[in-house]
Amino acid sequence: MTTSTKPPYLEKEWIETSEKIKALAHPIRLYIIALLKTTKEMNVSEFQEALALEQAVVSHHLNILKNRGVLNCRRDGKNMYYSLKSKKFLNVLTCIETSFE
Amino acid sequence: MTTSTKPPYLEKEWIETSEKIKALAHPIRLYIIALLKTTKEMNVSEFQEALALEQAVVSHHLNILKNRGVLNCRRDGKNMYYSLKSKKFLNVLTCIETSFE
DNA sequence: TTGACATATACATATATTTATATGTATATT
DNA sequence: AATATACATATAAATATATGTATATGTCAA
Repeated sequence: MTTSTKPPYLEKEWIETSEKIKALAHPIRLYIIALLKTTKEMNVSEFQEALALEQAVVSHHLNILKNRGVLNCRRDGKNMYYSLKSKKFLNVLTCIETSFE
Repeated sequence: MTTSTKPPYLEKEWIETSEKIKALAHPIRLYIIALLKTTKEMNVSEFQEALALEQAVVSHHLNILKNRGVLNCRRDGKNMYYSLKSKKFLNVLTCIETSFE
């Protein structure tokens, strides 16, 4: 078969877009993004303190954001510093807010 | 107590925003929104055919979108017609796409 | 190389979401 | 009124995601 037989909503396009959106669909992850608006770069310990969460939980969410392409990270000695891959992600949040008004 | 003792990521603001985003974080629901870009208004049967899904599944997702403020609906005889509450939701999709580029 | 620290990962469990199905309700047609 | 159609709602099962605990890995400094 040459053409897809999948139902339309399962076309790669929609799956991928929904995966991206899912990366943002969590209060902790939204807050991480918001923190990175003012503080360009933060390490895991700093997030841990700012979020008042277990280190493992913080790392878990940072990883999701990194794997889905929202965050960059770099090592500096013992610390891992995370930052937004693009400032555009801040627009997404405002864009969503204004849409629901 | 006058001020909130909740951790920052649980402030109403972030919970609510994440709820809104969750409404969009599903391929079927994204496709519904995309359909309503070209066809302003569609009833459940029309969605059912376009999506090749059971009626109950379609109604379920339409309901989520309606309850979260993405869609409007009106009854015309036996049919329920759904439409986008705001064209801005189409921007959200492009906004997300460009952010992840 | 050893110990302390920062972070990641693995696993178990809890919770949320999706899907499937069954049943209910309103409207239209006869 | 009886029946069919269109849709909504409730519930249960399946699946995905989040959380907590424990452990592993990597880095530095002595």
